[in-house]
Amino acid sequence: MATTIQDIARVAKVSRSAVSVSLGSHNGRSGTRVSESTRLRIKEIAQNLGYQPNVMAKGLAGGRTSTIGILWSLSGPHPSVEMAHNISLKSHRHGYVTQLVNHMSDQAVTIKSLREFKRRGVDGVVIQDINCVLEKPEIVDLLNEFPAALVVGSSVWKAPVDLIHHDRLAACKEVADHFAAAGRRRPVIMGSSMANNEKVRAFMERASMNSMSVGPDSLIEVQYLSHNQTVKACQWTLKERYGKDKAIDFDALFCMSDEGAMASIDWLRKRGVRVPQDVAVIGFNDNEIDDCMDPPLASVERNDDQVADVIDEILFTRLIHPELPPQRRYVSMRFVWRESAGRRRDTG
Amino acid sequence: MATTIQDIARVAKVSRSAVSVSLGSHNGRSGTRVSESTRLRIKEIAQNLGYQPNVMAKGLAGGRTSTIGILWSLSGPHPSVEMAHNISLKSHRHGYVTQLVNHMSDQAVTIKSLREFKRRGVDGVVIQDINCVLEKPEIVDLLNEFPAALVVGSSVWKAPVDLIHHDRLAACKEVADHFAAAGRRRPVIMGSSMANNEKVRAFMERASMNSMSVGPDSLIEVQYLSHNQTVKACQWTLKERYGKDKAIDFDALFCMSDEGAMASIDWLRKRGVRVPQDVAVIGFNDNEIDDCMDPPLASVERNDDQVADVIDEILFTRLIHPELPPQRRYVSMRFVWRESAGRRRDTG
DNA sequence: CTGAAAGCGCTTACAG
DNA sequence: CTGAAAGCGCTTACAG
Repeated sequence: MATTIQDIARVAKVSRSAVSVSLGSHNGRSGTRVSESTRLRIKEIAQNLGYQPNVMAKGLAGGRTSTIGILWSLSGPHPSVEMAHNISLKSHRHGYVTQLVNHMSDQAVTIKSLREFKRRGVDGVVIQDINCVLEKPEIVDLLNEFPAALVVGSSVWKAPVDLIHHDRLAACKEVADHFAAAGRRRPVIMGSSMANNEKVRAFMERASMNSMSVGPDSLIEVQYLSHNQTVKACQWTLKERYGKDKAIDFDALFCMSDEGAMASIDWLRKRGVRVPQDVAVIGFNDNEIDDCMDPPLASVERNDDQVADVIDEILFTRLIHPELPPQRRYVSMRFVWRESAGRRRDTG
Repeated sequence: MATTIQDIARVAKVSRSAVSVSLGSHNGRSGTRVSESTRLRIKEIAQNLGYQPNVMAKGLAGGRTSTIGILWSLSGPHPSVEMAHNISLKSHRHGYVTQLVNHMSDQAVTIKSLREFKRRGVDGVVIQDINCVLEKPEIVDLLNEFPAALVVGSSVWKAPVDLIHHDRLAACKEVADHFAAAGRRRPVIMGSSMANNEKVRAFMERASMNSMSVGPDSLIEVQYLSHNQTVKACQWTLKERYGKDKAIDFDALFCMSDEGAMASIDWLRKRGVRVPQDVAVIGFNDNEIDDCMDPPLASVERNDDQVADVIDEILFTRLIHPELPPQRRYVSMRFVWRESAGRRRDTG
């Protein structure tokens, strides 16, 4: 069927190993060398025959497979899926193929998946981690078995691994600071505390530092039903909490997604509550349509593109340079002001 | 390192082939058989040793790799990425891993990718096709080399392949019908005609049949800059066309994405044009936040979940039953009325 | 009913 | 500087 190394060897009248060495990227590593002239000749023949190596054979024999495994938590609104897709895209440019697995931030799933990646000859893995839940010795050891492994974490790992610290807490503090500057007194934060534990705490602490009134009631817990149900879940939650004409007891609302923010604004409007006059609202993820809302929706920009660029850089550098020391980078999310957040008092 | 078939053979005191046959799914196909009792014993030993087959070795030796290749056109707003992700999810439930490649509806890329899937031992491929651009003999032949191959097309292929006809034209006609019933006279359709050629034509034809006024000017062509730039591109296009106080010469607007529709509504509002009184607007993809808009945004529901279910069914049935005749299914998108589309005259 | 052998297409020690 | 050989972990004809 397809051209093999054998075919090329036959045509070039050399041994299969000569072909392997000439075409491989391991130039000059093995004891086997080939003269420059025959190597060129072999390369040309391979080209003419349309040779493409069999990936499974390569992997089985200990070579690389040009495969990247992505271990991500794919839940909630789109950004995580888009992020994974973004990594895929960049990998393709390097001639790599990706395999995406949803690890659900679960240790057992992660371990199982890493083992599977191993059996599939994956060269490099990119793994998302929220709040260091995956920093376990067993996982660290598994990661180190791959030619390249990169953690994209919401916090920093102690273990010596390549890591991008994708900080979301700084932005949460910015949001709290803004609410304070806008003269708000009783902020609430809305979302699933399971997934946003750290964000909730950072926001509350900062709000408290700013002398705003916060307590256990400042969290509006949303139980997500499933994907694409954010709007329903948020509106249902608000109705449960403020249904029987209970007064709206907050003047600032920080939602863990733009969809949730839009759903809340819609619900508030129908209750006759004005945004931002009565309640300032800020979402999360900085969806491109935030600007089209009335009022425009303030949000938190994730800087996912920047993270993807850094992933690209670290991962494919590591694949070539195993000797480099562990890499560390920092990318922060940032608060984006728009009208729904209300104006700062000091700027009028 | 990991347990191999060899290890199991040693413990069970049988040959490697006995182990292979006992654990493989090809039960009873090869000439090699094993007595029920030893097969059970072998299975138990494998279990205890935590045996997991090496996927590359399996593939290289002619076995299955539990891998699905997805060939999709990943452009524009999210739905295609989500669809691909959805297929991934379902595949995982069957113990399959997926590889996603963006074929950009391009023949050369498709051929190259299918060959690569072959070299990687992919078992099944799911491929998206818009308007039969990929129905070429070479591609059909390549598809047939896989144990399973499924086309998800906007139209029907003549070639005998498993196919899901995901119809978008019926919905476009529903939209045209609705505009007519709502008393609109001068509809326009907005988006990239490259990607939406068929939709534009179906809409125009139907509009014309309904005695609305349409012509070449009824298409507002949008050049997309890149991902997540739909809002900018749409608003820029509108400004170019209606910038110098040129009157809005349409009373109904059908956008190829909800984001585009929201951007347009925003732009129209700022021009003092009322939706739906002056202009009725309908989007595409039925985003969950459409309901939160003011007015709520009418749209076209893709029924992607249903498509994913059918993919799941056809693909994994085919993997088990190569003898079945080619499968055909039909899934249609559908128009979803909301206030932005304006009310029908006959219903008040 | 079972086992020894060949082979899938590569890579990489190891001899010449 | 080059080639013949072993081996990666499986599957599947083929003998017994």
